[in-house]
Amino acid sequence: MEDMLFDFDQDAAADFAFWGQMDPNFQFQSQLDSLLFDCGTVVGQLSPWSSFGCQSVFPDAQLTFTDLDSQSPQPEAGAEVDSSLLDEPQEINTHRQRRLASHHPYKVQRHAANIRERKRMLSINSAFEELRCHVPTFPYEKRLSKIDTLRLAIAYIALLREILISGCDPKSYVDECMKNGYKNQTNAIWNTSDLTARLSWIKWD
DNA sequence: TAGGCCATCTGGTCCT
DNA sequence: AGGACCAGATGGCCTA
Repeated sequence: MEDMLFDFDQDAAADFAFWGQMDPNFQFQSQLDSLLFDCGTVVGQLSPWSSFGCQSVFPDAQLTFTDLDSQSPQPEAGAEVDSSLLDEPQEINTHRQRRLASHHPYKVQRHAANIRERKRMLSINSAFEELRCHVPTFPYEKRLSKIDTLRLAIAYIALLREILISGCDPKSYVDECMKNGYKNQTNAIWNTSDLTARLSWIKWD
């Protein structure tokens, strides 16, 4: 995957110009949507290449924020967890925690911040899951890491853009890339052999 | 066993 | 003031 890196700085201006045509409201809406993303609802709707069929390998990714709240560890962050709390009935448990919390306002704030941070990271991870469903993967390929997902997405978008600009048939364009290697307009060599190989799996209609 | 990847906690900074 | 965002630290899990 490392070989898919290319000189992004050189193309940054052009790339931003390209994406600048996108409605910013659409981008923000997409971000909002990603926050509420539920993998289960999009199974089979996204990547035709994903070997996982868009099913998250992380069951947690399908939790709602409400679920997360109810599952969050209630004891104060940084404090020793009283194991007896875990065995107590919910009512007594929460009552004692409230009493404890009232004595440590800072820790209560810190705990609330931890929960918010976990929610935030969960939403980011959901967005990564969705992105994984949109990038080409081999059927036998293991789940992409976050950094690999980002790099592959960047290369994939760039290649799709090149195909659009060229006006060529996508399949023949990819075949050409496979044969001759891939160069962008600034002649910087993009070693995207992995990407073009992935794209060769696509059944172009 | 080392290295990669990840989740979580935490404190700092910025923004509303 | 409180929330969002960020980056560093830490520890767990997995794989070569």
